[in-house]
Amino acid sequence: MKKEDFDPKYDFKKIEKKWQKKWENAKIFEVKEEGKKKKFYVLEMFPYASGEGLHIGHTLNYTIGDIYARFKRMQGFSVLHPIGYDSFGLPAENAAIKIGEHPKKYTEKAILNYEKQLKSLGFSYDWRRKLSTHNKEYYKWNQFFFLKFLEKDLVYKKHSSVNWCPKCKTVLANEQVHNGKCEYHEGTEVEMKLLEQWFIKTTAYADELLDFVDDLNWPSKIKAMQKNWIGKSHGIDIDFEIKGEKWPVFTTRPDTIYGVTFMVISAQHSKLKEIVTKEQKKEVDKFLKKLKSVSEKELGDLEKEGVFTGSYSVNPINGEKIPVYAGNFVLADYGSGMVMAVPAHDQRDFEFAEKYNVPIKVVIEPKDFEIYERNGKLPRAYTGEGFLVNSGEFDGLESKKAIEKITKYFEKKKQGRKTIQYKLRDWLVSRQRYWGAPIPIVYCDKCGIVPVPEKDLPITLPMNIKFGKGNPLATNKKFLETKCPICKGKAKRETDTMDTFFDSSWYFLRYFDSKNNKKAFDKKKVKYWMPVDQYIGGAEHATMHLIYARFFIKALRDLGYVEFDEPFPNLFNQGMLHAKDGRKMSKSLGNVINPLEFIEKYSADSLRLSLMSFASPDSDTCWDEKVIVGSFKFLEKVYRHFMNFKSEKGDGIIEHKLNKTIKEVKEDIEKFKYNLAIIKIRELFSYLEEGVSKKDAETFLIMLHPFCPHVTEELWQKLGNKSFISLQKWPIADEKKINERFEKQEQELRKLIEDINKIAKLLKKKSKKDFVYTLPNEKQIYQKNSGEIKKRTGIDVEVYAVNDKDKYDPENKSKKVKPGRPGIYIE
RNA sequence: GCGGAGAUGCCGGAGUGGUCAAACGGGGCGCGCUCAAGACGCGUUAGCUUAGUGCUUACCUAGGUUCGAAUCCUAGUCUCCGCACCA
Repeated sequence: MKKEDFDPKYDFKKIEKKWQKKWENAKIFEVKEEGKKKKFYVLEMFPYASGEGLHIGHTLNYTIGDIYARFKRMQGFSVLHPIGYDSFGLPAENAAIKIGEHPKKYTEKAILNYEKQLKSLGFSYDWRRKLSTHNKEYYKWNQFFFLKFLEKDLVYKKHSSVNWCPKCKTVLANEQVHNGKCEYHEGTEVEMKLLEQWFIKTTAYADELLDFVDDLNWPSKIKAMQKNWIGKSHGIDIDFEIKGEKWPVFTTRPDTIYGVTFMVISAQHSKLKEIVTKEQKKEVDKFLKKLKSVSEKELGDLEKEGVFTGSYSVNPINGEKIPVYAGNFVLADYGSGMVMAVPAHDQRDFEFAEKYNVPIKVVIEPKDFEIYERNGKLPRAYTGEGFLVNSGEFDGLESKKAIEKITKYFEKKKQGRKTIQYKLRDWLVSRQRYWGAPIPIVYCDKCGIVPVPEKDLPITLPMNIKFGKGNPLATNKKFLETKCPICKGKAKRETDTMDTFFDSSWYFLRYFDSKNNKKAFDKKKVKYWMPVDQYIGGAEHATMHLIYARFFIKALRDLGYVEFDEPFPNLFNQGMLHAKDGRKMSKSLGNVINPLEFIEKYSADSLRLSLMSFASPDSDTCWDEKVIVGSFKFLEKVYRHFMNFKSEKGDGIIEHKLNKTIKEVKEDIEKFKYNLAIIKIRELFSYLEEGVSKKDAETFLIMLHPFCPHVTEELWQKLGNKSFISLQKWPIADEKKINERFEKQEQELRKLIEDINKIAKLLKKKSKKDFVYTLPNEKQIYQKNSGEIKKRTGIDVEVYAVNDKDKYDPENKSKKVKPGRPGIYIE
């Protein structure tokens, strides 16, 4: 056997490559289902395969996960820690349009790049299980599940509006719309267009999705966001009559019904045309044409605009005739897409009424203050509670009470129904794009909408396509033209592809079986590994991905594919790492940090350690190169120490410190307080430097290992170990050896040194020697530490007990002695 | 607009009723090592005061609860984040 050469210099490049290779060759991170060990599934949200490569946010995310995975593995769990790529999506398509590169090529290049980068960080993945969602072996199962959902009545088609660029002749994502203009054609206003699109009935599970939130061990802010997203509210549907037809309108404030002075129907409402009168058609069309994209983000600063439809409605409570407007601030998908507007008591309605000179009628007045200005005008809507006025028989009622009474009134007259409304909308999965999983549907003139039979899956994306004129699938004859599975006649394929959130809603199940071409996954394996024991990712997924995935699992459960309710019972959110200037890192600001650069310069271990040292992993922080320099210096110091390591016998303080650290580090890691764990490990090291046994030194390395896996493997081997430190047992604290007395002594010593330094400074002359007078039972401790005292004060020291007869004490300072606080005399 | 999070010393950040002038890291300053610099080691880093003491002012602002508040409550200011076709 060849003896290993150990470089006295910390040559991290060599070390890191060496261990990455050894881990790979020994397959130590590959796991399978087995009975002996308890399983533990650590999962980080998989990356979107962008051409930009791994950024620092990914690095942070995956480092947090890897530390946890390594920690759990050392605790004796069978840890599944997989990685894959979310590889369908818009950016690949943009690249195709901008630089003419095929999305597949672009994506696969990106994946190769990611893989190299991930490996250079030393993550302990089971690489055999990797997956990419753009592979047909993967998206075949997307199509399969889509069909299953269709069978279960969880899929339907409906008209919905999209952003349309008349120059591109294509649908634009919200992101591609800038100030209402197309990102490719600056002078072109984006229009709204109604298209028939595929929806998934996520609302069928609204209640369950909401109820289960409480049981999840998730950050409370994410739970709050989910609850708000689902947005259950109690209210009433009130029937308003327009053109002889009943229009139910949802409101949570029936108490303001007498204050309704107009109605607003969403400009995107599919039945808007039915309301518009001949006289107003031109006006309405003009308005619709200039309507901009309506993402809810912009809804806030959107100028509220509308146009009279020509129709009137009747207020069912008092028979008043009220005008109906079409407006840009009403959501078509929420409630019935129409609102009763009460300008006196809703700010949006108020702004609209002021702008279009619609009357404002106050029907709620608070008891203890005046809502009007001196001139009798209402400065803004009053949205609080109060007492009803101008409300007929309900006058004087308190608003809460009035809600009850008026609801009852309508129910009795059969003009209204108590309802529960969710903000959660059904999931629009249609995308008019190429780079996604084709929706497995065929349109036949005779048979109508026909699902593709399972045996014909996957419907593969054609590779030979042209970009530039709308969705390339729609212009690709080979793809488009097909036979009807039923009548075998001519038919056309659906050209919409699936939202990439469909891909990411079940990828965590595919890892168990990523090569299985008979099934999406093996039910037994799912049963073994699921649920994910620890999910880790950014808060940007608080709602969408995490709602869709939760929905997906519930739907799969009811289809009999899985047997659990929630995929991610435990979730951790990492914070955002901002650039040094405190702003978000972005290419356009030029403040992006490339992790590879720092791996090159300071090592992957230093980068990992520094990322965890900035702050608690869940808080937002700013990047600063100084931190990684500090981490690097620490590792250098550790490396040097172990290169010259000699085993020595440790004392009680070391035992105490070691066991206390073991105990606290475990707790800190479990709570993801990695920053605190690192502080304690670093502190422990300063004790080790004074000499410890080999075993204690090894324990230190084991605790440092999850953070800095490469250098700890190297030093572990240097100490003469043949096995991997990656597979060592996590130490267990011996609580009996933890003795807080040592901690107190430590503090007292520090205080003494501080005092000596303080006095020495006050003396304003060079001190020659100091004399320390202690209680008799403390003398030994201070005597033992006299070397330390000298080192840290720079002055020779002599320790006496107060009762020593021959002590030198010219100023009688020994009378100042207190327990834990010796007297001091300096000359 | 709706919803969420946060504000701590020169900086980054721990701390969430007393043990707090507040961990740890960075920076500054001083000292040691050295021919010298870097590296390294040690000390120090709110103010006044004092041979190691005592006092004052301090954890966004203003009130409040309490014997006691960085920590709990109320109001306000500011910052950041999410909002459904980016993923």
